This record gives sequence, structure tokens and C-alpha cells, in this order.
Amino acid sequence: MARPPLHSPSSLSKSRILECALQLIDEDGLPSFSLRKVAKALNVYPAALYWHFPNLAALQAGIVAHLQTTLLPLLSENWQQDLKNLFQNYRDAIQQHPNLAPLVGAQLTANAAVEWSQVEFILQVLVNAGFKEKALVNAYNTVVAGMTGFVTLEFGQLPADEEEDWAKDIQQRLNLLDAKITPQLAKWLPLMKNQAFITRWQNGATQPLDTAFEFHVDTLIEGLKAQLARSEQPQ
Amino acid sequence: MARPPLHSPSSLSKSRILECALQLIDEDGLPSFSLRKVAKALNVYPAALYWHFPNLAALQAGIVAHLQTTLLPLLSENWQQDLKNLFQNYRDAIQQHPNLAPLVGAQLTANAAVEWSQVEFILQVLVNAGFKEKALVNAYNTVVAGMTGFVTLEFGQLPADEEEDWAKDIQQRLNLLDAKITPQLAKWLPLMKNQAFITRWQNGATQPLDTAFEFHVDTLIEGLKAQLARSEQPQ
DNA sequence: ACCTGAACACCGTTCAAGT
DNA sequence: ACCTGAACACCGTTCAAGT
Repeated sequence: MARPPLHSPSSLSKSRILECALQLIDEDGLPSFSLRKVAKALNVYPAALYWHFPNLAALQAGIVAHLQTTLLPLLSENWQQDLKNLFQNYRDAIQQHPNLAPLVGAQLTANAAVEWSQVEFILQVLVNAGFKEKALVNAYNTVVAGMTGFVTLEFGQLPADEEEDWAKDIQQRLNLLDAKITPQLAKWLPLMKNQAFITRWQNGATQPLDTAFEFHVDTLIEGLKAQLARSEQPQ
Repeated sequence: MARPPLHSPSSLSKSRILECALQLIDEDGLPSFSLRKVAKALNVYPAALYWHFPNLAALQAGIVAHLQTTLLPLLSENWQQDLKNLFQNYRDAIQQHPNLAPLVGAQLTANAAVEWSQVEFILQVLVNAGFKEKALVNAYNTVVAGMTGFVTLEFGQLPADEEEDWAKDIQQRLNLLDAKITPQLAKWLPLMKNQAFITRWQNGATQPLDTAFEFHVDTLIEGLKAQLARSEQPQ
């Protein structure tokens, strides 16, 4: 068992801990992630991590913050394209680390390591679109919710019971549907199987909902355009 | 310490366990919730619960399923009103049990106790609106994501560090903003303080975002109307 | 059928003590 | 400043044993 000495020159540091933690989450998933496993992987006592982070929540916030730095697109002259880029960037980032999806959604609400630049970007885009005052705040909230909502669901954890049993179970229950009780679902099932929330058995990591996401973004943008038209010429 | 005998006539049952668990989550919050505390509250050994539920995840799914039964509005002749009712019902349910918000969002994706009637309702409303084929599936996914996304963020857990320290901290950081770096945020801060995601320090349980939610729902509906117009007369 | 009682393999966090 | 080493108070889950 040749392993590096406990006090190697590059022993511990915030970035080394965060990298290791992210790698563990990517490989083994969020449910089985723990502070003690990070310590073990770094060949260090669990308590050692507490010199660099006050607690587990701070470590998790650090991971999310590290991811957020790669999130900002550039401003163009087309606010609709800017929004598309924003949504696309967010989804791309999660797609590279799908196991992080629940954390990001949660941390973005309650973020200890907030990046104001993200808020500023969204506001700038919406101001360019023509929003102001309370409508601007409303549009901002809608954009943030829209950006995180779809992707959090898409890449959210599905039951991990070896994944096989549960997948077969839901497929079986879908095949047993009674067209008299749920006629629409029975009718459109072929199109919805594994392609829609609640009626799928794989998550976005293995079965991405690309066209649905595109539709979702378009719908939000079209909705915002309608809101602009409303406020410009109030009836 | 007068407490009921261990084998009281109404000892254990699925519904009694679920009620107790929901009450504990309502009172103490999701982070401090545990299977062992449910057992303690019911005056029973932890292992006893395993006769009624195979594991913790199943118990949590049971709680969410119990909530979902109160979720279905009635179909009217106006699909836009139907969607508004659907969104409103969902938010009302979460508002009564805000600590459940993260669980519901997660379980709805990966639900062991799916209610197909919910899926059927959304499909029926969208069919009435005029959607079909792949556009129907896309619209369905957009509605599900929109329904859960906003509310999950609105009532999502904020840092629980006695709540006071963190709240003061973020307010202070907001006041230290540099208008040269984040001009829009600095300009609109008075309107956004505690009223917008990321720039608030209270969650929806104490500071509901009513008008923002209404705007969000309207935006989605307007967006869906635009999508309908697209597919009816493709350019 | 339904629960006890004890054990197992984990957690996050604290703290004196080392270097 | 940075980490060891051990302890504390928890977890979810399993399983033989009781009734």
C-alpha cells in the first residue's frame, strides 16, 4: 500500500478539498456523499476539514460556487438570445455534473456564496428587453425559477434501488393503465414514455429532454414578450 | 411520566406514522427530521417502523402522496383558468406545509407513489387548449416544471443558523454593493430587497412572493398561447 | 402479524493535544 | 497555522427473538 505521506508538501487546501468532493459526487452520487469520505480520499482525519470549512453546508456551498463561476454568458444586443444563452449555460453546467442538480437548486436559493454578477446579468438582460419597476422584479423571479426549475427536475435523483427494479416497476404500471380512467395518458403514452416528467424511468443524465427544454425556454420568452406588450399599452 | 402503554389498542399503522411524521416536519423542519424521532414520538422502537415501510424513502414518499390527494382542481371550460387553479392549488398545499417543499419537488420526479390522475388532469387541460402530439408532451413538461420550480424555490430552505446571523449578513452585503460593478442591482435594490430570489433573507413561509407568483403563472400561460398560435399557423 | 432489544456500520461535529 | 486522535451524539437498517 504505497500511499503519499500524511504531511505531503501539497497537503490540504480549500480548492483541493472542493475538487475531491466534486469528484466524489460525480462518481458516487449525492446520497452516498459524506464529509468523512472526502477526508478518507484525502488521507486525512475528518476533523482536519473543519479548519478549512466551518461545516458541511459551507463545503457544499463552496462546490456550487465553484460551478457558478463558469456560468455567465456575454451580453449581446438581443435579449431573447441572451436569455436562451443563460438557460443553455445553466443546463450545460448541470449536465456536466448531474449529481449536483439538487444541491445547486437548493443552494441558489439559500446561497452563502452568492455571485451578484449573476443577478446583475439577468437584470441587465431584462432591462434591455424593456422591463422596469415591479414588472422587472417579477420577470427576474420568473427567469430564475424557470432557469432552475426545469433542469432540477430533469436531472433530479431517481430512486437508486439498483435502478433496475424501479424502472421495470414503473414501466409495468404504465402498461396497466386503464384508458377509461386516464384516457389522455393512455392515448399519448407512446409519446410520453421516458420522455416526460413522472412517466419516465431515467433521468436527464442518461435521457436528456432536449426538445422539451427548448420548448420550455421558448415558452418563457414568448410569455415575457406578452408581458412587455401588456405593460407598454395597458388596456 | 405518565405515558400510554407500549401496546395500546391503537398502536401503530401507516396513517398514524405518516401523520406523526408530517407533524414533526411541520414543527421542527426537514433537516432535523429522522426516522428515529418518529419512533420516539410514537413511543416505539425504530425497527418497528420497518414493518410498515420498507425504508425511509418509502416513508417520505408516503408523506408526499398523502399531500397530493388534496391537489386536484376541477375541469372547467377555460383551460387558462384550469392552469391557474392547478398552480394555485399546488402552491396552497405547499404553503400549508412549507417545510415539505424540497421533498415534494424531489419526490414528484422520482415518485414511488405516483398519482396518474395528476398527469391526466394536466394532459386534459392542455388537450382542451389545443395541444397534441409532441407539442402536447412539451407543454406538459413545461407545466410540470413551472408548477414545481417557482414554489420549490420560494419555500426552499434558507440557512438555519439561527436565521438571524445569516439574514443580517446578506443585508449587509447588499448594502455594500458597488454601483459601478452591479449598476442594475444597485438601482433596483429597494424593490428587490427580500422580494426576489437570491436577494432575500426570508423564505416564502414568512415572506410569500404572491405577485411574483401570479406574474410567473401569467407568463407561462401567455407563452403557451403563443406556442399554440405558432403550431396552428406555421410560418 | 407486529414489535422488542440489541447490534452494526455509518454520520457531522467538538476539542484537547500535538507539531 | 494546521492536523491528529479520540470522543460524543446522533443516524438508517438488520435480525434474532419475543408475543
